[in-house]
Amino acid sequence: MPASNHPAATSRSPRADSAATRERLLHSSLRLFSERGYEGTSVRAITDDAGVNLAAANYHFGSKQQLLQATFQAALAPINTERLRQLRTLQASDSPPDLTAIVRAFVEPVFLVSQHQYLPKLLANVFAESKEVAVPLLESTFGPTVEEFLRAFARVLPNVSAEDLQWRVHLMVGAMLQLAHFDRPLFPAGKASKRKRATENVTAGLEQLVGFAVAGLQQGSDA
Amino acid sequence: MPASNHPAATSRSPRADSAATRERLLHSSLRLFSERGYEGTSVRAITDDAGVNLAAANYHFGSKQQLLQATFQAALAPINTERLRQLRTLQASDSPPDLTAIVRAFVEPVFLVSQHQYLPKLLANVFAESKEVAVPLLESTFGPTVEEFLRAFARVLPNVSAEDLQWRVHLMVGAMLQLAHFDRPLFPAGKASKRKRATENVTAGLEQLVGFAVAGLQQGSDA
DNA sequence: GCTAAGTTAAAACGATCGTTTTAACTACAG
DNA sequence: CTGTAGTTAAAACGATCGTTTTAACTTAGC
Repeated sequence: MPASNHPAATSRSPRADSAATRERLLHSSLRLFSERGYEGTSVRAITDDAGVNLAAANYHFGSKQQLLQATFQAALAPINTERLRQLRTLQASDSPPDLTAIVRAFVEPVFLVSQHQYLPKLLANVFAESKEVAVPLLESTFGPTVEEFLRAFARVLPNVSAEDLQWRVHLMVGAMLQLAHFDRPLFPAGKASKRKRATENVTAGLEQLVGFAVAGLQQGSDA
Repeated sequence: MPASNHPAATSRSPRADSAATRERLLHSSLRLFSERGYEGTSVRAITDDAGVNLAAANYHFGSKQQLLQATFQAALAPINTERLRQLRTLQASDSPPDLTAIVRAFVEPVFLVSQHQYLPKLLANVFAESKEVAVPLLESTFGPTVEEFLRAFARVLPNVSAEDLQWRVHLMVGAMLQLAHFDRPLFPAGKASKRKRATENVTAGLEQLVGFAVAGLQQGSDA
């Protein structure tokens, strides 16, 4: 793992350097946390990758834990923005939105918002953290968006109780995280032979995920 | 975290003590790996919990990595046995098994085989490990059973292509792991008020999981 | 009884961990 | 020019990590 190929960024002003240092740390944190998980990534690995001094991490973010939090929020914010933008576009349309379109608005930005190849695995890793760490992070950054989609689903699936719907969205998120972690089926094993281009694989997986989630959400309810 | 309440187990024979030490290590590893993950659990925490000497871990299992492997295999083996037993019981029946019954045979033993309250989270943690660690472990211990179920699903869903079926089982496993990690929906947040008895919650989640998975597997195919 | 093998105990190995401290350096305000 | 605040650099803090070493101890075979 070579040091990141950031621009040299030794500007004339310490004020300007500060912002650059923060960005470099966030960028390296996103990559390393997503590839090796939180416990598996050392602060030194991040600062080395970012090409900044070790102490900069604690200086700018306070602690490793807060660095994870900042990284997660910074990475997820544009995805949530895009999700809600798509959802509101659907709702603004004349015709009532169909279930598949809402599901797409929920899952596609996670995988398709560009330059965020790392977000899916970071999201999966955060979900895998201990509850004490994961739940507050998820509730603050992931929750409000999920809850808006819960309301949208409820409108399209009036025959499904609120409790059932919460369960189904919960399980849909699990399926989404599985795709985030493994971008193709693990079994039968040894199928790595048929290498497809990465983007092809992602879209193929997305189509599978959308179909699976839509079926699981409605479960034979009248559309 | 108190030391485990194993029996004193200072038997007369070192040969007998050896087997007891192995079991105590496996028991503590299962609990701690499932609660804190692999990187989050130190060998010392395991040996302290097991009430054995630190060196015993490396003496009996070679390394921390091999201890995880042994723990995972020891915990999953009885679950896989039970899964396959139920599957073969279904197949031995006169009537062709229905999809729901096969799904139940796949997911229920993970959550219901008693004294294994820790297995679901261990399974989820292993899935969350880096691919280099997780994939070989999963392929050896989880794969053969999954592949037998893949064949069973294919028989009941003849109109679904092999590739689609592999994807759907992949995503079903993701939903299962989500239930393993969080035994109730995370959203809307703050719903921890309605505390149900743990076993009630598990069965409720299992019913949700079965319904979700069945719908996702068949996706409107003729049963 | 003596030896060999298996197991446990205690201590230490070097490495790495997150964090803090201290000092140097920079640009800007007075 | 002087001093102050913001940022970076280098070094060190104590703690903990996985693993190994060494010695003590216990039973079985001869």
